[in-house]
Amino acid sequence: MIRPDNPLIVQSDRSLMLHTVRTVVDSKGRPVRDAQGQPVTEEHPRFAAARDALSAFAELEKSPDYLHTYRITPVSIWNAAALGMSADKIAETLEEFALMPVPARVIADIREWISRYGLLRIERREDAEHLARFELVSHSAEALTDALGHESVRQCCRRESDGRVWVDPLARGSIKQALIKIGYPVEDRGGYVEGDRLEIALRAKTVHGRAFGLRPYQRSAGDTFHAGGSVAGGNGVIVLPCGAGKTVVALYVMSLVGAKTLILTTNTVAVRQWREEILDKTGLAPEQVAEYTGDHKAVAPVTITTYQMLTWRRSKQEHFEHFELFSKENWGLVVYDEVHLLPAPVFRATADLQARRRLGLTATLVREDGKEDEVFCLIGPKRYDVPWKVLEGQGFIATASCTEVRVPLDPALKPAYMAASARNKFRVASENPAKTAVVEALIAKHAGGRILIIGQYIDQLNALAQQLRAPLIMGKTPSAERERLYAAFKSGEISVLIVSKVGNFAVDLPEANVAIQISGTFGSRQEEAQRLGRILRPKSDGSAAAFYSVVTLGSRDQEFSEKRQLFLTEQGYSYEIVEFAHMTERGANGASK
DNA sequence: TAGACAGGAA
DNA sequence: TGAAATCCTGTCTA
Repeated sequence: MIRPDNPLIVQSDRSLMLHTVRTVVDSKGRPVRDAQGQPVTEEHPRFAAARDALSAFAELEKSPDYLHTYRITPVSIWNAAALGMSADKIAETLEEFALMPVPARVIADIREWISRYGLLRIERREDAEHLARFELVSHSAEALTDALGHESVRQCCRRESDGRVWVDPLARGSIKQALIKIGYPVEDRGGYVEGDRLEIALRAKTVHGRAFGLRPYQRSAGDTFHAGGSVAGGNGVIVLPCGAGKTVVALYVMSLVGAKTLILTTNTVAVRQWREEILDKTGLAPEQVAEYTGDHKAVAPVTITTYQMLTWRRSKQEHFEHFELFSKENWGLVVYDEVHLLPAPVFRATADLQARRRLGLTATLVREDGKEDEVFCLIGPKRYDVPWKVLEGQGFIATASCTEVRVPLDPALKPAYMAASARNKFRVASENPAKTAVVEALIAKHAGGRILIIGQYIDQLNALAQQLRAPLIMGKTPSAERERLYAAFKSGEISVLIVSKVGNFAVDLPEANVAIQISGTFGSRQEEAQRLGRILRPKSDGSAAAFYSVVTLGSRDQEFSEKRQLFLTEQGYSYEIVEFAHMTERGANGASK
C-alpha cells in the first residue's frame, strides 16, 4: 500500500530517506507554481514528528535541504533496546511514517538485533567463601556456543566440564568488547562494588546565597540513571545539550550514590570548574574535593582529573603512570565528562573498572572515530536524553536561528583553488578572503549585539583581526590576557571577539548572542554543536541567538559544512541558506529569522 | 616556591 | 585528508 501523504522511505539497505518538504498542490491535485514557473514547496506536515520519532533508534547521516537520510545501525538499535523499546514499536513507527511498504528484510534485521540485546548476560554468583564470581549465561545454548567459537571471546573466560562459562573479574570489560564486536551486546547484571561511603548533600542555596534547585529534566535524568539497567544503581550515558547543566545532573547522581567519586574531564579549566561547582552546590568541604593535575596532584574522596593526565606516559613503550589513580581509592562512582571525546587508552582502563558505577555525560553520542560500540559496552547504553528543541521550548536554553551564508570564491584565488590538491582545496576555500566582507555585513546587521567570531586557521583569524580591529584569542594567548579580554567582552567594553579553537571548550560567555563561524574542522559534527552551544545560554531579555556559518560557494568547504550540520539538524535546527549577494538586501528587514 | 617557557605526545 | 590546542614534565630564573 502506498501512502502518498507520508514523508519516509525505508530502503532495504537500512537507510531511511525523510522528505523535509512537499510540493503544494491545488484543489485538482496539480502542483502550484510561482511566478518563475517553479513548483511551490512547504515544510512537510509530518516531517517534525517523523524526525523526533526516528531519532530514538536511527542516526542522521546526511541532511541536504529536501531529503534527510538516516541509517539504522546495530548500536542505534541497542541503545533503543536499552531504553526499553521493542522491535514491534520500532516497526510500528517505521510503518506509521512510511510512504512505501517497509522492506521485510529491514524489520527482520531489527528483530534480530533487538533479540540479541541481553541474549547473553553476565550474572553474579558467590562461591563458598562468598567471593564474587561472574558467569556468562544465555537461555540460548546456540548463542553461547556461537560466541565461544571466537578466539577473542574464549580468551576472556573458561568453560568448565559441566558446560558453565566463568568470566575472570578482570576480563569483565574485555569480554563485553569482544562480544559486541561479533554482534552480541551483553547485559551485565554483575552488579557493582559499593565503594567507600561518602555523604553528599545538595544545598538548597549556593555558597553565594542564590537559590539552587534541580530542574525537572535534571532530576529525572539522575533518577533514570540511578534506577537504570537491570541492576539498581546504574551505569550508562546521559545526553544533554551544552548549557543544560550536565554538571548538576552529575552532582545529583553523586548524592544518590553517596560514595567516593572519581571525575574525568577534558582539560584543567574544566577540572577547576567542576571543583567550584561541587563546592558551591554540595555540602562537601574543600579538603574533600581534590584536583589531580600537572599543577597539583591531590587525591580526596572526590577527585577530579583530566583524560590526558591519565593517558600520559614517558614514551610509547612505557606504562601509563597515572592509571593507579583508579585504584588509589575505593571509588563508588566514576564520572566521564564529554564521553564522546574519551581517548582510546581510557577505554582500556575502563574495561578493568566494570565493577564500579559509571556515568557518562555528553551533548552528543556521535563520535567522529566511530567507537560508539565501545562507549555502549564499557560505559553503558544511553539512559536519558532530551532534544535541544524541547529545552528551548521550556526556556532553559535560548532560541537560536542558524544561517549558512554562501559566498563565492575570491576570483583572485580561483587558479590556486583549481591547482590545489584535493586535501588543500578545503583550506584554500576555508580561508577565502571574500568571507571578510560577509563578516563585516553581519557585524553591521547585529550592531549592539555581542558577537563571537570563531575560526580554525590562525593566519585567517589574524588577518581578520587586523581588518576589523578586533581582539583575537588563540592558543598562544597568555591566560592573563585571555581573562582580561573575556572580562572586557562580558562588561560590554568589547563587542566583537575573535577566537580560535580555544573557543570550542571551557569558555563561559553567557552574554554572547551572535556567533559567526568562518572555518571549521573537517566535517566535525560535535564541533558545530559546541560552537552553537556557546550562545545558547538563556538571555536575560529572552532574546534569540543567531548562529552563522560562512562557507565558500560550491567548494569542499561547503561540502564539509553540510556534514558538520548533521547533528544540529537531528536536534531540529534548520539552516536557512543565504547567498551573500542576496543577504545585503535582506539585511534591511532584520533577517535573523 | 612560584612562574615562565621549551619539548614531546597524540 | 590536516592544523591547532592542550596537556604533561622538566628546567631555568628570581
